[in-house]
Amino acid sequence: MGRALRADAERSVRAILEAAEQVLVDDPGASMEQIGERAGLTRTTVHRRFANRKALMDALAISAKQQLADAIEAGNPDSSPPLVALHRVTGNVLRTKNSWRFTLGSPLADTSAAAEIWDRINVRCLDLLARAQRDGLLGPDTDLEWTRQVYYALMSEALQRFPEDKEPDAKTTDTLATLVVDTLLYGASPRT
Amino acid sequence: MGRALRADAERSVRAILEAAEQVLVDDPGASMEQIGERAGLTRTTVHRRFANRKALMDALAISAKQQLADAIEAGNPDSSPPLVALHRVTGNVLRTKNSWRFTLGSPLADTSAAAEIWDRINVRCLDLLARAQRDGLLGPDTDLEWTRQVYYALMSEALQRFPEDKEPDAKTTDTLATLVVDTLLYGASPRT
DNA sequence: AGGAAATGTAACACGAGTGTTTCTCTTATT
DNA sequence: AATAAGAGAAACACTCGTGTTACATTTCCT
Repeated sequence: MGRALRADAERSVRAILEAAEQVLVDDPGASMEQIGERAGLTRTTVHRRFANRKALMDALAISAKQQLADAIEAGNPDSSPPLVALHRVTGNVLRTKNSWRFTLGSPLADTSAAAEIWDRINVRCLDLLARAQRDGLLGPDTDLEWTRQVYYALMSEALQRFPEDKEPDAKTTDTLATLVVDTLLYGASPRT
Repeated sequence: MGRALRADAERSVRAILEAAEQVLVDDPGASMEQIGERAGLTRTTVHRRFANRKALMDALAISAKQQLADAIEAGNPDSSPPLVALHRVTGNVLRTKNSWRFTLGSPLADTSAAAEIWDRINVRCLDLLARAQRDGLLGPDTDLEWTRQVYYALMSEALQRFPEDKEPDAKTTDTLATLVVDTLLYGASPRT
């Protein structure tokens, strides 16, 4: 493995990753040149940091999924009551997914490189749901795999209700997290 | 407008549309040549029927969305009890979406050409949900737009549980339709 | 059977993106 | 201040897909 990167190179790497997200979310077929331009760099430099497009995609996937994993950990998913954890984790995930809509949302950015991180995330999520089930929050016969799938889908849908341009405020995030958790648990039927 | 197509040309058009779906679902970036090959035709012929890639995508979108609209109509969404209609429509939609996973599922196939059909579908869906709400199946304060969004998302997720290769049997479809409707209405909480 | 339409084959020009190289200049690191 | 690493500029070759054309052959339609 090569030695450590110099500070400016490190900055370039981050700039490229963020630029890639911003450009690709609008045009999934955008070129390396467009990405470099957005990052304030030349295409040559982009290629210096990432040998080819696939390498860039892999790095994007790993970076974003790691941030997602961190956001989940920050919600203390297994050291607080399931319902509380569910709300907190949902809020954190919504924020992260909103910042990385392309990388975390588009199948085009789903490289196998980040599979291990993704697996860990899935396990964490299933643990939390299992704990919720033990607390009677979920039905004893509920299919947890299906519930997890639905949970992910609900968060993706909720993203469409975020403001496209600016960063969402805490209230918006909280309202949407509540909507997601409520829908996941109780669906659309009348609350008794 | 040009005169009617000859029978063999008509067959080619259908073959190309079906081939496009089959090829693009595996590789969204597939070339016109690959599509033609799958259809048993030459690239030249593909270009004769569809001037450019966009024209093909538009035709794909219109064709598939029309089939979706027909499948929904076939479920009599407004002449039977909401719960029954919801089940029937869900089953029909699942079948159609399964046959047109790329065209109906990928944002890449979302051209503006089929916007009118899509609008009609959305209205039909909202009508059905509103009728369900009047019957007390949905809470009186439920956000119907959100419910529709969730309904679509649930069906997309359920698709992942269809057999990838072969056509699903009636029982599988029915089981999944039930899962979707149950989840939409009641979520994951214990049934009382 | 005759004419029109459709398809196949084989080219061609074109553009766009990729990946690489070389050289010069700038910046970080110690 | 010296040295090594990084970035910019300007090429180059290469691939791949697209869209078009011309001509020969096959297929449908009446």
